[in-house]
Amino acid sequence: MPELAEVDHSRRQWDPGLDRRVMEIHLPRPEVRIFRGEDPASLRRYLVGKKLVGSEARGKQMLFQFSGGAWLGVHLGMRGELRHERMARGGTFLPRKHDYLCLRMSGGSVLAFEDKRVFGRIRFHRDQAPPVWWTSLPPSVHTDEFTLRLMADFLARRSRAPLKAVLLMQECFHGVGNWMADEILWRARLHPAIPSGALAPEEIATLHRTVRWVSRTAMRIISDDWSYPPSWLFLHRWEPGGSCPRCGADLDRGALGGRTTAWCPACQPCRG
DNA sequence: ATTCTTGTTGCATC
DNA sequence: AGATGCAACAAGAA
Repeated sequence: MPELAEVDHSRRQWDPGLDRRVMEIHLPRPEVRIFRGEDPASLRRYLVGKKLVGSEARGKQMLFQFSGGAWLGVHLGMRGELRHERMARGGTFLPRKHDYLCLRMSGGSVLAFEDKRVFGRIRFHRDQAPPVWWTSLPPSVHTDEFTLRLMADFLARRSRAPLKAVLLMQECFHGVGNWMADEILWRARLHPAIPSGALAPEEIATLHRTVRWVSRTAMRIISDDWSYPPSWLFLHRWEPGGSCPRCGADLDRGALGGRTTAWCPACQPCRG
């Protein structure tokens, strides 16, 4: 689930903890690879007593800021999600099977990080300034800094790689994941296997416009009521024998860029 | 039992 | 040197 818009949705799930203090930290399995490269014990040492003062999402990355110069980086991997729960009346909280980090906050709420597939990542940083891995992230695809020029230059550098593989590269298409990439290519009427260097200038412009439209519209729909209209390709792409919501043709499926890819053979003609 | 998976990384190869 | 492709990572779901 977690691509750009869902990541920002997850981030907001911890909003009830804003301006609250960390009272206690549960780390049910500190050895799990979520914490690779970190020392979970120091996380507990430095975070308890601090106040959650802000959060931000960029692409699929999130950063939570705590008082006193403490930062928590969260990546949801394949199946991660953030959750907020009220403590039960007796002041108890039962973590779910795949909860790996739970912050009990003042005011009686719990902020939980759950990850059924353990591909996510928690990072901890202690300094007045945010961590370098965060400040050096590229702009998310839904922002104005994701310019046509930036995208066109990147396509030129990856000219022999198929469009689908290139759309998954976070160093340019920051926040795009597997279903968004398929959705974008389908709406731009571009076959996923077209080499990135084979696009005409007007096709590059169309692709850029479509990336922005899909990412911005997904952000709006998810922050609203999560109701994607049936005209969206990704609602149909996993059904066996799914058909194109635009022309009704049977969708094609295959592996591209190492990932399952769905496209409409009629709307996205093969070439290159 | 087998195969699939909405992500990233490290390594081999081109 | 830089670009590209792919296996590997874990564990649940179908």
